Amino acid sequence: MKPELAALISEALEQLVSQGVLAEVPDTAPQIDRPKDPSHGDLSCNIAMVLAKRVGMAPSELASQLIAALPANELVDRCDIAGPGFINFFINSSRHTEVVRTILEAGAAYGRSDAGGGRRVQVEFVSANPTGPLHVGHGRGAAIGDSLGRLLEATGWSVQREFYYNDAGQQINNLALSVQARALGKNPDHPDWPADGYRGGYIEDVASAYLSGETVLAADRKITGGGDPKDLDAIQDFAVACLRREQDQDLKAFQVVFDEYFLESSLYGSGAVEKTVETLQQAGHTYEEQDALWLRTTDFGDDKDRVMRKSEGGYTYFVPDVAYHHNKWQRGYERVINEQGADHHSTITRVRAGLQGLDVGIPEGWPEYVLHQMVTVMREGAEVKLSKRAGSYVTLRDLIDWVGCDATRYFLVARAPTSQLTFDVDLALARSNENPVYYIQYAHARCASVLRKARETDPGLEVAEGLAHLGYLSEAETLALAITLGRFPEVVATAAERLEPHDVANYLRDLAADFHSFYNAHKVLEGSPETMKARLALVAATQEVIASGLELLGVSAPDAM
RNA sequence: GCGGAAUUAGCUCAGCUGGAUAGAGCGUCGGUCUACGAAACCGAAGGUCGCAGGUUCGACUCCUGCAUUCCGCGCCA
Repeated sequence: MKPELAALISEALEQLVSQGVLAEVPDTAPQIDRPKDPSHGDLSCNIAMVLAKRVGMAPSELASQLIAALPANELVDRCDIAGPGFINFFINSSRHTEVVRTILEAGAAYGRSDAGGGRRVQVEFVSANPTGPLHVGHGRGAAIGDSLGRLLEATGWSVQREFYYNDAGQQINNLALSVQARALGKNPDHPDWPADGYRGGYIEDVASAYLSGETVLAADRKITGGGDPKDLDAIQDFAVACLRREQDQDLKAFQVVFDEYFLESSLYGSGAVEKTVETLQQAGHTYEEQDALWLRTTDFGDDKDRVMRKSEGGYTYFVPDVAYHHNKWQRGYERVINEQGADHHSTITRVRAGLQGLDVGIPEGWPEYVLHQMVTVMREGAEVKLSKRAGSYVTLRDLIDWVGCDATRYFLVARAPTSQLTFDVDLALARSNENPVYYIQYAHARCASVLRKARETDPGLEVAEGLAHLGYLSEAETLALAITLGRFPEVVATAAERLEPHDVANYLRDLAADFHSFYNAHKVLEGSPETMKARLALVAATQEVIASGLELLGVSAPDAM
């Protein structure tokens, strides 16, 4: 509807040029907005105010000339000039209800587009170290990242979901040492407990599983506990497998599926890390100082240079990070989106700097990042800080156990990633208006219920019959619902462009509210057969859109609750 | 100290990349079921959009300071 109106306005502008009112057609495309206040029409345009000064006319004068020059059309019922010079357009109400036809014909495809043109995009998210269970922050990353993937798929991108497994380096070493200490019967308060050891209760579970020779199946391999507390390598392999299995189970319970788990260790095995260092050296961006090898990241916007190879010989974490992202580039991902916790934001500059330093034609802003802020968990009015199992943090599993997958996903994705999130467990459990998950799902269940009821009395019912009677949809609540249904494609497109899945959550809240209002104001299964059929079609369309929207968030759309 | 994010109703948050009288839910107050599902609806009260400047026809939105909160700031990952 917007492009259609914009085209009409452009024509009017050309008309004014040919009449000599305007000297030339402005280079800026007319901007069309949806006013908040219904009395301001369905769509409005600010072009008269934007051009007024340049043209030397009063905005209202220009606006009325524009309206006069508007070509004949069936879209606009009437238009007003209001406020400082807005042109408000009232759209023919039949255009609003036509969306029902569009939706029922398109089905699940309604709202989707091919804006991405099938281009490939990789979304990397979660990427937790296999040193403990996933915590709520990982949960937020999982909810946002997966939803981003769904949004990009819905807008025509070919999406690959990737999890980077940090299975090399110091943290894994600490994990092995911690498990070993437990296997030797020490607890975290023991004087010989490793300095940076992991203290959570899960370490003890891993240790006893190792000692008893348990076999775990993680990803593509099977590994059995060796039982020897002195064999650190065996302990490490076993511990990583255990924690990876646990994370896999959590992700499965969270309905998140990855296409690829990329192992950091493979970058060492393939020589990619060495190669990265060589490339950076050859490109002349490195220097040696105090026995260490440095990368001049300040050449690429960093505030200080970074060490690549430590004086004692090992590489810092950021070298494999650069190697990893180079690998992504080599795999042909011209677009990569990394979803991470905001506490890692300082790595962005470093990774991009390293990639620039490789001098292989990677664009400056590559890869893109979506950072989410911290999550705190509230329960019974108090902040929850400890998980029985993990010790120092609340796990994703805790949330799923407390409130279920749907509510957890919804709450973690419904807020802008940039804002800190307070996860209120009691709210997520509430079965009322105050809980948006149930509010939206309830709207869906109501749609299903009405349609069920209609089919009970008329088993041969075809909702499409209502399409012949859309003219019967005329009341304020009914039109408001239809208008909101019509916004869905824009919402999906914008949310995908801006990488903000919470737009979809907000939209669904609005849509559910409009549906509940309609439902309370007008009986669907009463009145003339034409009205009833038309309303049933509207209900079916609403059900379709709610289901599609929830799907984008990874939340289920139940027919009954 | 440096960098990032945030600051909007009593609470939790939106605010469509600069538009008109800043919106929801909860909470408070008052209404609506012999029921197409009340897990719902309708109405009322509630705001100097952290503070001060600037940019312009117009600023919650952009710019500059300041304040406060959170997160980073290692030859850890």
